[in-house]
Amino acid sequence: MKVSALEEYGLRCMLRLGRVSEGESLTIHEIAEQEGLSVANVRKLMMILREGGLVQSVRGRLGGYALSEPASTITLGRIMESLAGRMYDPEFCGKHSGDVTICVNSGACSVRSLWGVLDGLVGGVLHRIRLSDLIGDEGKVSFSLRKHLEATIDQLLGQPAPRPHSLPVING
Amino acid sequence: MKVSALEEYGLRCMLRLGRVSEGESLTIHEIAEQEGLSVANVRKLMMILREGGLVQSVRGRLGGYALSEPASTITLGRIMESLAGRMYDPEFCGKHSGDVTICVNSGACSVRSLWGVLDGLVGGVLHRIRLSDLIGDEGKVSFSLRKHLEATIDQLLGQPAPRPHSLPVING
DNA sequence: CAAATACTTTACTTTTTCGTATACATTCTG
DNA sequence: CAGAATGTATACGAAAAAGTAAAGTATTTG
Repeated sequence: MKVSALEEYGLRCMLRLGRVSEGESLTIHEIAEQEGLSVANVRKLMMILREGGLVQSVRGRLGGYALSEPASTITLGRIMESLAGRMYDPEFCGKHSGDVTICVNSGACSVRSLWGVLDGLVGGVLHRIRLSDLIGDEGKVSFSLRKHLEATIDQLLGQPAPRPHSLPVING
Repeated sequence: MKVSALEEYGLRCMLRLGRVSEGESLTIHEIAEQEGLSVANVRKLMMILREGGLVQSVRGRLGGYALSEPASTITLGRIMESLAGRMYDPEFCGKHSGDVTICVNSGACSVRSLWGVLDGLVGGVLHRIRLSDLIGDEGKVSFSLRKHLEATIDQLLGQPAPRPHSLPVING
């Protein structure tokens, strides 16, 4: 449950592209220099982002990369899933249960339900943060994150699930 | 940001130990068989958990492993940190910024503040879930998780608004 | 058309993580 | 004490992730 290099650098590349004016683009070399990464590494990152439909490329003399949509419609959830997939692969149990075919915890797999909750929590936050929310100074970003966090929590707790008491105070 | 094998299996071993009566213990072979893991692998997992102070061992003929505390006082946060460390290592910027010494985003590192929020969110949840909360059938577990989720969110949103200069100037 | 520039694709090397094997130390049983 | 069962510690090999390198394709410019 660590942030991988792909996620860290891939997101930063997206931010670089989000900071240029609409219609503008950046070359691999420009991104690499700005982020202090190797050209070869940025090349690989951009390929992954392109396969995820997040960026568009133009070849040739005046080529480069640009976001495939405005930064205000791209969520961090989409970016992170392109770069690293979901936090918890539902097939994990089947694949990693050792030499038994079915999950040894199949009856009551508390662990799986835990991962599910965490995945939903993180995913809920990430899918509500737009790339444009991360472009700006750090103070404003935190404020924006806070707003989205509230929205996420609102939805998670607002579901008609077994709840012992009423909603918590949101604007504490 | 994926769940690692160490986390998955280590947590399951802890659950096995949490299910036996107080004063009882399990051998490496017993845990391995119950979880469908190799004996060698469980051996390693238990060593890590032991270094983290989460389990106690007894050597010799009637030896085995047991929780070092009641399952009701051990939080998942402690378990996960022992097994894999924090989600986002604060030194990440310094170590992985490529060939530049200081973080290229030092001025306004939105990315770091994002990881900080996610880390706090996940950590907040994990530190409020006790090992005993995961012992039982899946329905009850979800209910328990939900309660802790509410508590976490309550605290996160109850904090005063983020200060604009709350994060140290990095590297730095 | 030819050269320069930039993206595309594939393969390779390095590093880290994961899993296993082996030799050793400790403790109980008889 | 001898032997068997158990944890301890270290080292080794396989697998995955991360990063690099090189040859190929497309487009613009002169």
